[in-house]
Amino acid sequence: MKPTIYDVAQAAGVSIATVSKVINGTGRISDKTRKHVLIIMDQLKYQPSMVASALTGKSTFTIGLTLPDLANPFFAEIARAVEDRCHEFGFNVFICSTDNDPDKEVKYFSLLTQKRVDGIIVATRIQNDQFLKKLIQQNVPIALITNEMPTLAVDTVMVDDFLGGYQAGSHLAELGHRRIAILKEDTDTKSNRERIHGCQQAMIAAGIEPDERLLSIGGFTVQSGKEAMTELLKLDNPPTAVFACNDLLAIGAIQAAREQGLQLPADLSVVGFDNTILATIIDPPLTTIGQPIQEIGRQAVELLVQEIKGEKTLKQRVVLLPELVIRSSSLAYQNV
Amino acid sequence: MKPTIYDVAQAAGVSIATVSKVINGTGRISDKTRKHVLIIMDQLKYQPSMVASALTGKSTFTIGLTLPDLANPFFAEIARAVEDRCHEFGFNVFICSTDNDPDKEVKYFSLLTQKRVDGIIVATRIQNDQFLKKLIQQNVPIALITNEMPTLAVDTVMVDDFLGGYQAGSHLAELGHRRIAILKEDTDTKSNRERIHGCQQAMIAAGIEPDERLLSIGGFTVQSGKEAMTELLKLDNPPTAVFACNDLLAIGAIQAAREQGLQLPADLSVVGFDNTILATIIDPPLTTIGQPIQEIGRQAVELLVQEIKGEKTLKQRVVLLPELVIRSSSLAYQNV
DNA sequence: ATGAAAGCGCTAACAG
DNA sequence: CTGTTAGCGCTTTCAT
Repeated sequence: MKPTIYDVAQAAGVSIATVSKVINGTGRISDKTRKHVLIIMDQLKYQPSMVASALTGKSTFTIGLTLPDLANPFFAEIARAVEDRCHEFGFNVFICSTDNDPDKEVKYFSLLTQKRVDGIIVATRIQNDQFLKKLIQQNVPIALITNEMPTLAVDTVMVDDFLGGYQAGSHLAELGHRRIAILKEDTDTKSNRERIHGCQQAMIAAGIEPDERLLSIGGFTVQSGKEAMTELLKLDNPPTAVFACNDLLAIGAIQAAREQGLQLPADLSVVGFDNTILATIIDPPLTTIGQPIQEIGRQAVELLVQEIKGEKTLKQRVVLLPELVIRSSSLAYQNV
Repeated sequence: MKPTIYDVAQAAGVSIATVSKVINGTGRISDKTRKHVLIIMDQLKYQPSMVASALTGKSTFTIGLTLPDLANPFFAEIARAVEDRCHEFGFNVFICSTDNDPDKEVKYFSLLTQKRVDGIIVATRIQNDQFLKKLIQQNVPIALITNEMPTLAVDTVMVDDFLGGYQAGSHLAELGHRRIAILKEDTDTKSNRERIHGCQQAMIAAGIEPDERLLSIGGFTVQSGKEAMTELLKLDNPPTAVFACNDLLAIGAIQAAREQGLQLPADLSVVGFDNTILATIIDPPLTTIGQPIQEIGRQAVELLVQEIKGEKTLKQRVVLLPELVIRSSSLAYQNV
């Protein structure tokens, strides 16, 4: 059996209270006893049980992170950023891929609360705000990533999707493109809508009338982007540029264009969103709207931890600004 | 406050023992009381505290997963596979990216044991088998992924790296290549050595003498692969094909070749290892040695869970076989 | 079939 | 400065 605090106390000839105090650095302990106890702990290779101390009312130093799919590079990078910051704070993170399946999400939420996590970072698309609301009412610290609950006071870190879309749209418009297609995601989230809206506003500002037929639905897979783009290229008057709401879709678009024998970026300019590692790997390297992934993760953790520690009562919404990252997949329109 | 078992007991007019029994389906409870208690639990939205029950000696239904870097697609996919299988078993997983930093690894291990995880899946390169040995001696269930501790009896799931390397080597040899470079990782792991050795054996079997100068060191980044390949291409007699020990390196090699103005795959054939999503995205699509990532994750979890539940005393080593996935980055040697 | 009571390992008053 | 003691929420004999 693992040694307990009793074993240490006995071996050190002190009470368990004393041991507890040296473990936590609380109370007043003479230097001599402290050192002695420390030595005994070391000898016994004693490791305080965090489950016991959690039961006593202290926190579990554990948070949950829900996201759609860890295998999606964007979320993997988010998770990594969250994990790193958590580790610095001494927290561990439970990873929860929900595939945006409401059932799975509920199951995970309930598991997390049963395990008494100190807080939850939600990077999944919120479907049942019902459940989330309950959590918030129960004072479970929550931080939202890339998500917005307009009706609820909850810490949130997001990027300005509208601006991102706008940057993409202006970039393409400035390159002289007039027929700009948009590949959107299949979930109707605010984030997705804003990106589209931003892009369209940029187009309008440039005197381009958004064409409904150039608005196509993809999803979160390369394949879906490919299919959507293939359809778009079949139009009588196909687009010369496309803005995809995420990098995966953009990559699908590139692959579709290639398959149709188009030269990239000469025949089709592509702009993505996220700036994941994929954007640097695809050929041509993808022009994309960069989300400050590290920063998103860090800030979410910081908000959450502050709330867990009770250092902060005010909730806040942090809006990070995206950045246009120009690579080679976008080029001036060549009116041959 | 969250309701406790006492609240339920009181509201239901029974003892906490009874409630506990209906929660766990243990003991003998009349159908009537059971139903009644169930209803009360529901009304109170009672959720048993797993930290309390863990303290009582039951397991925590939590495992730890250590890996080098969650942002690396290969490990992200592994993590996803592990998580999925765990979820089916009702386990949660603590994610631990160590960057192969021994300090971080030790810190994570100790945190995990303090939190009394039921077991640990180790997908990091093992550096201090010291610490791991201690864990195993303390009967902490451990499963190794893609790792081998020749001196220890521990559950392990791995792929046959030698065979993978061999497949890569024969593939290139069969395509007529004679000058085959190898890009290895910078950590001297058995896995890495085996891949190289396999490739070289295949070359020898094809009558090719491995050339030391064509063996170059990369790492786990695209950049390192690029740099290594750039050097290789500067040789008087540069390679016509390259086998990279992971997809990241292979991608770096492709990028380097492109930058030097080479046509791919005509001027250089590239074979990677892992078959991550990146292999499908790079242009040309990467011929690579496919690891059955899903299966690796599943089996590791299964071994671990069996051991946790005490359903199994015998340890085992599962060797999964890799598979050559031919895409477009490899082509017959054209002796111009 | 149900309940009383003794822990699990630790923290936090409260005494001394 | 150190020890005693009462829980934290739950499981598990052992009685009844």
